[in-house]
Amino acid sequence: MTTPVRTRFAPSPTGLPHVGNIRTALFAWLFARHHGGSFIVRIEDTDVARKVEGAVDAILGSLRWLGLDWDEGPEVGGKYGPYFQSQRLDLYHRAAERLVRQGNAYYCYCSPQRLDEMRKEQTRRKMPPGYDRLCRNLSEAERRQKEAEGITPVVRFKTPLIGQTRFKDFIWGNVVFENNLLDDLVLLKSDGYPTYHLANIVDDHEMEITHVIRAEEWLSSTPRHVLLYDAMGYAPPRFAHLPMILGPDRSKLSKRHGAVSVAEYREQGFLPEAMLNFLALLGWSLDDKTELFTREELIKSFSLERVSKTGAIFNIEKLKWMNGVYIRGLTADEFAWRSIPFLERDLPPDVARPLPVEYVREVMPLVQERVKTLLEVTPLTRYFFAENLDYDANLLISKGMDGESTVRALEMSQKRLTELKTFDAGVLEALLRPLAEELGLKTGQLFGTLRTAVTGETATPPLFQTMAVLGRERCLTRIQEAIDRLKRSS
RNA sequence: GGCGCAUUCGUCUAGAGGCUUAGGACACUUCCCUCUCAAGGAAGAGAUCACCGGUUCGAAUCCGGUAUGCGCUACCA
Repeated sequence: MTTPVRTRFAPSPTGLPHVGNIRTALFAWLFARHHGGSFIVRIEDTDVARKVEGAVDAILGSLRWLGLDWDEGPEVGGKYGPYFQSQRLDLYHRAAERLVRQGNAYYCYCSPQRLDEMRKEQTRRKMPPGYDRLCRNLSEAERRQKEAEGITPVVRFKTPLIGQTRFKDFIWGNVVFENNLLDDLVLLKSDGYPTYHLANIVDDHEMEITHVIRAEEWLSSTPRHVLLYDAMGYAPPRFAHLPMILGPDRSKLSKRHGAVSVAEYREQGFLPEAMLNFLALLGWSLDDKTELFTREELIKSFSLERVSKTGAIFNIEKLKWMNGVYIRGLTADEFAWRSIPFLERDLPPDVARPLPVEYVREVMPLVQERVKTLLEVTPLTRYFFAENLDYDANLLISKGMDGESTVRALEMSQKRLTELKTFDAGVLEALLRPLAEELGLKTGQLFGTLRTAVTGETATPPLFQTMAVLGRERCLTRIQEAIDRLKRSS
């Protein structure tokens, strides 16, 4: 009987969730779901100074947007709660006290200033920086003396001076560290909050986390955690350190690389399913060809064994391509539905809101295969909504034509269009193709002129469909405007 | 400075000693389709598998060294 898998995502609420954090969450979630286990969200709010208002909501919102549901954590509770570390302070205090009692930890009265100077001196002398263990062997009398001075101590771990600490990582294999390279880390800060190290091992044990899946930057501190588990008499969980996500310059992805929070990608019109798929491929792959996965396929095929060790650069171009693939895969209704918020937000203010839904549904199929993000929908469909077009009259004149012949073509088109009984794409094509020949023009010449007249753009969806959706009245008005524009400019 | 880890087309990656004249995808180029733009189809260019040695009949794959890069080295996570 194997114990059920329990993984956790333990973000600290210090800002908007970064794609790297969310990728970590995704892998932990995938692993749990793949094994039919539980996925837990735990908020590591032990740094009062860096805490950012609203960050928890932003994190939860991003998880929800991607469909990363959690079995235990904020808002849903669970039997291992509370899931905010700031509400579990007693637990950490008890653990710290116990370690002190057992002789595995001690009170340290060194001031931040002393520590700072010590480190500066160490780096100046090219020595490895680390706590010099001044307080490690304080006598009872010395301790009382410091207490009497009113110094609030921190609790430090008494790291073994000799020996090695080893652990097995799912991704990195056997990892060995020399204990004498580790200094005596702080467990409990003087403000009463635990450090990450303490809180993390206490909670992972209390919450019965079986697999700690986190970013590579934690690899170096894992031996400390293993030592802490030992001192507490806990069996350590299994570890998996994920490769990092890099910026184009190969350094850890950060704000200076541009958009990094998933909320920004959402704003920019990326679909959650595309984001999920793309993120999954950053550091993981199934084989040498499959790269489009549904959420279910991801759950089914995910495994830690196939996670790579090397950091991956976040390639936005590929994300865009993938987003385009997902957009094209949407039903027309879904696409329209998802585009509406962007149209409502970005269309010029003089366009009446709310937008007529039926009309939007006619317009959207025309651009569905032409956009890579929902953000691109508005600029490509502006002329379907805005009354006035703004373009250079010269754009009306096709190659091999002049102002005069263009006006003639426009006037002829106008006349024929007026006579039309119905106004759909088929009828328009049947009318316009022969008309080009009649005017002695290539279809491209006539269609180009009409396209500009009717949309103000030189690149649009197919002309006949575009005109059909625009409707006869609007087309005729715009053709008239084009003629006026040409006459004015000549 | 110390410790750790990594290094396959510009990018994401496949590859776990012979199947590899190193495969796929994005981006790029050309062509086809075509009323423009896309989408789609086809083709192409692009990697002496960081470098140097070694093991082996045979190495991108194993070993050692070098270089480069990254991470950690806080009363931050």
